[in-house]
This record gives sequence, C-alpha cells and structure tokens, in this order.
Amino acid sequence: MGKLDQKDLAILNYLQENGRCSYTEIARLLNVSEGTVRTRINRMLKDDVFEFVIHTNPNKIGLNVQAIIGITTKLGKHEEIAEELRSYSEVRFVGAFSGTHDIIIQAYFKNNEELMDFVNKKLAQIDGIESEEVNVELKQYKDSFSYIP
Amino acid sequence: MGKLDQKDLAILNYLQENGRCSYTEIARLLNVSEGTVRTRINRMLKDDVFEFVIHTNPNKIGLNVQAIIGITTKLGKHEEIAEELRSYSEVRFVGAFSGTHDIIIQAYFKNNEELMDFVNKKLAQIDGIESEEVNVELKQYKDSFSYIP
DNA sequence: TTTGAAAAATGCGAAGC
DNA sequence: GCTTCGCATTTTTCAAA
Repeated sequence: MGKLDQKDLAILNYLQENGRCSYTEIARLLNVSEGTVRTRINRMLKDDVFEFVIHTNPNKIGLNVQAIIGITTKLGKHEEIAEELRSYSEVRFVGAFSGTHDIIIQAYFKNNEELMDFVNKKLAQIDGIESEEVNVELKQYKDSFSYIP
Repeated sequence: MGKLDQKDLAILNYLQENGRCSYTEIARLLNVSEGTVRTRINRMLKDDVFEFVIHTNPNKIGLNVQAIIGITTKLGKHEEIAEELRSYSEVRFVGAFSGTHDIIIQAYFKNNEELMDFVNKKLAQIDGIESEEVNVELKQYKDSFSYIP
C-alpha cells in the first residue's frame, strides 16, 4: 500500500478541476512524459485512490428537494438499518456516527410529497428506528469533491 | 432550458458507471452514432447538467476523520456564516436548512486533533454561531453520485 | 439532430535507459 | 521508475442528409 508523492497529488489536482483532462495535457503541465502520468493514474486507480465519475446537478434532473436526516436507532441495530437504507435509490449518503445521531443520511427527492412519503412510509416501516430529525435544504453553498490538501 | 430525454438519461447512466467511458463505446451500447453522443454530452455540459470529476478516497490521502456538524446561528446570520464556512478547505459541503439546524456542514480532517482545532478554534471564532453539534463518522455505508432515476 | 468520413489528438504497449 | 517511439483508437471538425 504505497503512499502518494507530490507528483501523484499534482495529478489528482489537475483531474479535480477537469475529470477529462488528458494524460498528455497533465504531462505538459507537470513537465513529465505522458507515460509517467498514465502509469501513475493506472496505479492509483488500481489502489482505489480515486475513480472517474460524473457529478450530476440534481436540480437539472428533477430532484428539487434535498434533505439530511439524523436517525436514532435501538442499540445494536445500526448495521442492519444502515444496510437497509443504503439500498434505497433516493439515498445518496449513509454513515454511522458517534454523536447526537446514530445514523445520518442524505437523500434527494423530486418534491416534498416524495420526501414525506419516504419519511412516513419507508422510514416508518423500518424496525429499530427510534426517532428521526429531518432537515430540508434551503440553499446549497458548497458541494465539493476536491479534498486534495 | 431544455429537458432531458431518455437518450440523455441513458448516456448519463453509462457515464455514472465509468466517467471515462468513451463516446464511441456509449454510442455502441445505445446503438446511435458517436457524433450523437458527443453532441448531447456537450449540450449537457454547457447546460450545467453534469460535470466530469474524480472522486478521491479520503482515507487514501490521509483524511481519516470525517464529521457532519449541525450549526445553530443567530437570526439573520445564516448567509454570512455559510459563506465563511464555504471558504475553508476542510469543508466539503455547506447547506442552509430548515429543521433543527440552520446550517449543516460536512468536513474532512487528517486526525481527531485537526477536527478539535477546527471546532474549538475556527468555528469558535465565527461571530453569530450559537451552538454546534458534532457527529464523527464511524463507518460509511454509501456515498454515491448516481442520482439518475 | 443526426450521420459519415477525413484530419488531429490522444491512448497504448514495448523496448531501452 | 521514466522516457520515447510506432500504431491503434478516439476525438474533433465539417459538410450534407
């Protein structure tokens, strides 16, 4: 499990700005050969350091309501409930947390009705959920994928 | 602001699975010409429907502590505080919410000490923050970018 | 909007340093 | 591990249906 050096981080930095940046262009910018960039990217992909994805704008595909829901579960039920939640397509993030909530999820919906149905029907049906705290997003200020220091 | 048809959604679906999928390959899979795929992708990029990005695995770049922090602010201070928070590189998500918390952020840190410094120094310095609720992630079950229905 | 075909750019594999 | 060099594939451009 090798570490990443400065060159690797530099490559990731360029790819963050443009996920389709070519090997050739990155090579030009870093003053190394195209082969070097290619080798390193392939190594990082194999080591699961990053992956190529697209970030879809939820509003543009009709998902206008976004919510973050904090969930308190019965003791020892985290795992099972988290696995169940992760299977729903509305849910884009699921994590177990230490703090006020045992599980926190982030989910996207077409409209408020869909959100209500999700909370009152889907969540209500899950055994072991003690309480939920629904936060509806009013405005988004940042949603970045650039964590390179 | 045109709507997306089935063909557009099909293209996005393939790109979700592999952000580097070539126009040619998508064209083969959808039984249309390569030019069609390219035209539509470029239109969607222009319309800000999606963008090509990379998703970096936080752990692999030394960011081992992840937190979701709910913040309660003084009335009328949301905007200003959200803008301030969005400027920090540790912070990857900032939203204003209706619910228990006025602002919810998600942030990544190298270790617990960095998280503590962030809460006790950076957040504590911001005027207008009334209270914070820190949730530290113990395990992540899902973190998807595939919102296509 | 979609297609096809030619030109330009990029990606790939192998060999050598 | 980095580079260079051919060759394959892909992207780009543009005219036409």
